[in-house]
Amino acid sequence: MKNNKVISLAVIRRLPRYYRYLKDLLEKDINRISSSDLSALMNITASQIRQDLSNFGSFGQQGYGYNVEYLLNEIKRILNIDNSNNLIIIGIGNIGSAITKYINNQKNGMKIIGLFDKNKDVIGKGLEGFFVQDVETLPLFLKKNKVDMVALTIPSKNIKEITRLIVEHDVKGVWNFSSHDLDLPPNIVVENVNLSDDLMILNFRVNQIINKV
Amino acid sequence: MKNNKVISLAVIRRLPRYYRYLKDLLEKDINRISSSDLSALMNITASQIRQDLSNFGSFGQQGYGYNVEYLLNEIKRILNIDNSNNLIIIGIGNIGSAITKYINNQKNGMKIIGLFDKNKDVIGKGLEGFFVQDVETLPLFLKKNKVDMVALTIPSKNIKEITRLIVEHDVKGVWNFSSHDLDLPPNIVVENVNLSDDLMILNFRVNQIINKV
DNA sequence: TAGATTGTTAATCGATTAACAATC
DNA sequence: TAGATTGTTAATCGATTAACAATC
Repeated sequence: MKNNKVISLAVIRRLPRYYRYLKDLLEKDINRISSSDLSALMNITASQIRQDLSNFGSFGQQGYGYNVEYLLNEIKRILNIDNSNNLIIIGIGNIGSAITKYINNQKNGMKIIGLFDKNKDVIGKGLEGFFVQDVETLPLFLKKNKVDMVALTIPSKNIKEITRLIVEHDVKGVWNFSSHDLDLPPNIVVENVNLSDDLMILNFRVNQIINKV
Repeated sequence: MKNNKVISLAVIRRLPRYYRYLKDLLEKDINRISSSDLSALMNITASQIRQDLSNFGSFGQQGYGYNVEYLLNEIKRILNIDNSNNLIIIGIGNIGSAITKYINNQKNGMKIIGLFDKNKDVIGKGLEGFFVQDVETLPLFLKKNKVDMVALTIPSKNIKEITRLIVEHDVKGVWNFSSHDLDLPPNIVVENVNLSDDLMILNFRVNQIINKV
């Protein structure tokens, strides 16, 4: 393993896919796989698989391939699956409620520790064992609790104010569902889920297909 | 404009961002912008902006830059914003309901023409002016209606069956919220929104930050 | 042992950035 | 006109793929 090597984002984004396919294989009682067979399953090259994995260590054996359970456990360890960071969700509208339920039903180790909203009709509502708190109390909450990650499911107009709180209170990551880009310092990571953008991209690509015919 | 040039996916995925920033500028009554000023706003290089746009035409003027309204209209035309394809949503659970409401509230031209579910408790329910239909009736619906795109918000175990219907009935694009990869022919485009993967990626990157300190 | 397959180095490919002639 | 800025060609960078020695 190259120790101080920077892992490219392209590689990081493929890790959950490896995790999924290996979990599937294990469930099917397949306990051994070569990079070549895995490449056929995943529709990527065997070269890419071996390159990707070599960023984190040497998990295979010449002439044999990879032990599925062992490799899965290594991927789990790399992704820190069983010991995830905690998060709060800000904005308990359609999307906020849905992802709250989603996370709690998934049991992927992610731990919600608070729900917040601005709307008086929503504040106090119970959801998945939490009461939705007034976003006005968020600064105090952030002071009293270590919050690793924030899921942002709020309208664009409130972004600025919340962004400031995030930076001030040492939040490390943001799952951004709002359709605005966030302006955050480089020590805070952002994963964007921009449904509006995605729909436009899908629409564009569908039109490409239609026009080609 | 290079006419038969294949537009790379990287470029396509940036188009909605251009659209958003230009719309913002227009709303702020800024009617002129150079690639250099736009690059500062968007945190990308001016070179990239000019390269990206040159895939579709010549929209600027030397010594002046770009007319915001004109460029915005061109991007709208490229993305076909005002004349989007229609879609149905399969799986009206947490996520399915949320995106149904989301799409109808966004008014981005996307037109929902049907909602489907397997669950008897959900079938018949009213949502955004639609009644949720039994997924059993989907083959007939697909035969009678031209469905361009499908949003898939169903559990993984039902994927195979629905995938078959999609291929058979000439659907052109899939917005896949399930946490399984779809196996579709190359003339059907897929945009994946894998919340589970995204959370793992965010978690990994947050840990990188934490461990670096 | 012989065949299979890894991990890694080298080659290729594609995307981003830099440079600049053209021209408003 | 002089300065500004485009669109495009060339250079660079980074990611993917190919090749192969090492070895199980």
